[in-house]
Amino acid sequence: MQRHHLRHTSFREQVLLMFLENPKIALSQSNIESSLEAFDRITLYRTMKSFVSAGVLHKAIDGGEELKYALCHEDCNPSQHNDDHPHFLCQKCGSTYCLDDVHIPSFQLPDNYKLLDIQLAISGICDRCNVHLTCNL
Amino acid sequence: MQRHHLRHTSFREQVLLMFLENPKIALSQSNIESSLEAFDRITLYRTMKSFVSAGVLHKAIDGGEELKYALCHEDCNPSQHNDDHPHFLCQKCGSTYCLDDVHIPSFQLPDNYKLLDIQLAISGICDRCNVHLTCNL
DNA sequence: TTATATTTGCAACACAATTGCATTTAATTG
DNA sequence: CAATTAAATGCAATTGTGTTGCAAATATAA
Ligand SMILES: [Mn+2]
Ligand SMILES: [Mn+2]
Ligand SMILES: [Zn+2]
Ligand SMILES: [Zn+2]
Repeated sequence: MQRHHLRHTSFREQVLLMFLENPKIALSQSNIESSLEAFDRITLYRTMKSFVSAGVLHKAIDGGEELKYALCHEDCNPSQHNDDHPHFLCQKCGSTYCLDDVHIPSFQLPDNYKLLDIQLAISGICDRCNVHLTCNL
Repeated sequence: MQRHHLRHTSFREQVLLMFLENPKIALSQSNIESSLEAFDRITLYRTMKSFVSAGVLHKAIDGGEELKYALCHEDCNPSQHNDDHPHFLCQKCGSTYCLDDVHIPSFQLPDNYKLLDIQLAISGICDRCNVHLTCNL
């Protein structure tokens, strides 16, 4: 599992399992803390940092208050991340989804601007919440 | 100037003038502090907060470390902001630009996802830095 | 099993964000 | 213009997150 040059520990396994259960859902550090029975704030902090630099997790900027993390693609490694997909924050339930399949369209920058990186944060209502809403009406 | 239900004070005027000098450039709180001869950190903090909630400034998420602020459109008000344009962070000079004129192309979300808001953070090399680079080569 | 390097847990620190409150100031009114 | 009122300011204090140091515990390698 973590032949990303990371040692296997039970703590890291617990954390990683939370992400593997819902591969396309991003979790914040406080999300993770809520699901752990016992945890050390600093160890979790360093775990996330290790995972990100190892290419296991990537930071998911969703435009919300707190930073979230999500599973990387298979081909991510310590030297290069490859997670340039949009992230979707649901304003109802607060969940953040990795939209791997949504292609970021190209667009025209002003003259002499050179594009190197894009971060697309979308917010709205997710499919799950949308179904609930339409059922209640 | 601030008939956004904000009182006119010399401090607020100083801050607002910095934004009016370069209407399309976003400034961080530390940027502003550098340009003020004397300031109170907390007052500046509250000034920014007032400006944002009054519809004078909007937060410009550029993917960089620090939060920046930029002038709102004319039609922004306390109840609704209307600043859904991309922001461009130059990796050379660190400047952040509001790309008012760049149209965000529409794209297809997964089924049952309802889009309410988009934040597009672009980074690269700005026109100013690009000109310098090409001159030196 | 032993040796070595990494990880963990706890304390401590740095720093930005936030609040309380008395004082000052701006706008309003007579 | 003077008095009144509500908002803004400045300073102290608090909170909370991010971060580091270090000794003890643990995972991997030999
Ligand atoms: Mn993602
Ligand atoms: Mn802007
Ligand atoms: Zn939802
Ligand atoms: Zn530049």
